[in-house]
Amino acid sequence: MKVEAGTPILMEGSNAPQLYTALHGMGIRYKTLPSGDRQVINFVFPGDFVGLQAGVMGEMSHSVEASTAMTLCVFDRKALWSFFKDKPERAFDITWLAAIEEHFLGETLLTVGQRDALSAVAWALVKLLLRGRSVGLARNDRLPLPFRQQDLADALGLSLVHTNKTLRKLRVKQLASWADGVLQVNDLAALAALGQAGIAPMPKRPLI
Amino acid sequence: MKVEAGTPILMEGSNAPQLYTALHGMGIRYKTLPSGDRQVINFVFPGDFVGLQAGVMGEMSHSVEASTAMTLCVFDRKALWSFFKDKPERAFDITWLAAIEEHFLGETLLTVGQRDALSAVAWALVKLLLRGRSVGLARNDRLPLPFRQQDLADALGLSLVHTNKTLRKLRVKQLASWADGVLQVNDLAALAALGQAGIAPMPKRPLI
DNA sequence: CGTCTGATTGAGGTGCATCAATGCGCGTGG
DNA sequence: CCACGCGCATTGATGCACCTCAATCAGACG
Repeated sequence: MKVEAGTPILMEGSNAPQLYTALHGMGIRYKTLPSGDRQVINFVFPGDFVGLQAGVMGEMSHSVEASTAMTLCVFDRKALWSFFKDKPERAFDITWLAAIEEHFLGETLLTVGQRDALSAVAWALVKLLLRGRSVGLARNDRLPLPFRQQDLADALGLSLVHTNKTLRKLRVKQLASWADGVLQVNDLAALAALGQAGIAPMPKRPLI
Repeated sequence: MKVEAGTPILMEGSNAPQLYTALHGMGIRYKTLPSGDRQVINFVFPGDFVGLQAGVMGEMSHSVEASTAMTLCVFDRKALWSFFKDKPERAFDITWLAAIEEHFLGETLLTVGQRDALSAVAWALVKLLLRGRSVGLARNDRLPLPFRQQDLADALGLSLVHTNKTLRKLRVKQLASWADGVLQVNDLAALAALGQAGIAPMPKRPLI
């Protein structure tokens, strides 16, 4: 399936009969409050599995939207159960993905709850670069990042204005710059130190 | 296995060969930053499965500590794989638990990132009560809650002082009070409205 | 009784939000 | 071809929600 930028792929609360694997393009997962505030949960990279919650719990707990044009591989929900019955290795992979996701969510929570704005943004850029590396999208610490500053702000619980000012600080410090949809990291070690982030390569994810 | 209050059960980064199901007592899951800041990920209730990450990924991404005396059912890590091979329903249950956990973490992230202090505390108390109800610990909206204000503060990314003042506001408003290890909710509907929280009963979790 | 942990409350400072305005690139229609 | 609108980035000014510091208090325990 192909969708263009801005297309909603899954909606919070919906009982989607389909699951997807992102093959090309990027997107965001997010939740919204009745008041309209939005929290970006994380960013969807190529290879990511999307919709596990609907597959297991019968209902999505967050929405997914394409930030660029995307091509997706579509699964039927019933396929999930057949994995558990007939392909225990595949089932294990899926659980492993869920555990990875939980791990990352915990780190994000730590960031939003405890780090100040400068640390948080630094941490996020480090993670995005590492994630990009792990799927081969980064060349020379240069990574296409087709999101808006508002998306990053909503991911970190910051205002758009403050996120912008914080990015400028990182640019002035020559640590990293993000403009025109491309992130350029100049000093990964210093950036990681500022964000108290590890720089170990991310584990390879199984492709479902 | 029995442990007393304050005992660390699993440590972040450790490669624990054992998994647990909490039978009695309560605890907290948390992560810490090199700087010493702590983020409480969530609270462990009776029936909760603990250590899935170590079982699947080989390493815990957060620590678990007993807040009261606890009795735990101990599993060997190898048992996990045998579930996937021989008991697909059990394996599915485990994945389902992981999905539930992910769902809840997402809600927490939404809270920490977007809600203000009053909403956040109200939301947390609602969730704790519902969780308590679902395991039969709540009588008349009265629930034993053997944690410190510091724990709640660290869960919501607030300071201890501000958490205390926020709890006082809820007490003054006659919505809920938490003292001497017991939470008393007086007006669940109003509390949930303040916290923009749903009050649907939580789904029953499979006991592993 | 001292000591220790946890709750409570007041005072003062700040990191971040909010408000507001400008600029810039791009598509669209006159 | 230019005027206009629109989405997004940028920047300055102002205010407040929350943090930090500091003191007091109550109960538990040796």
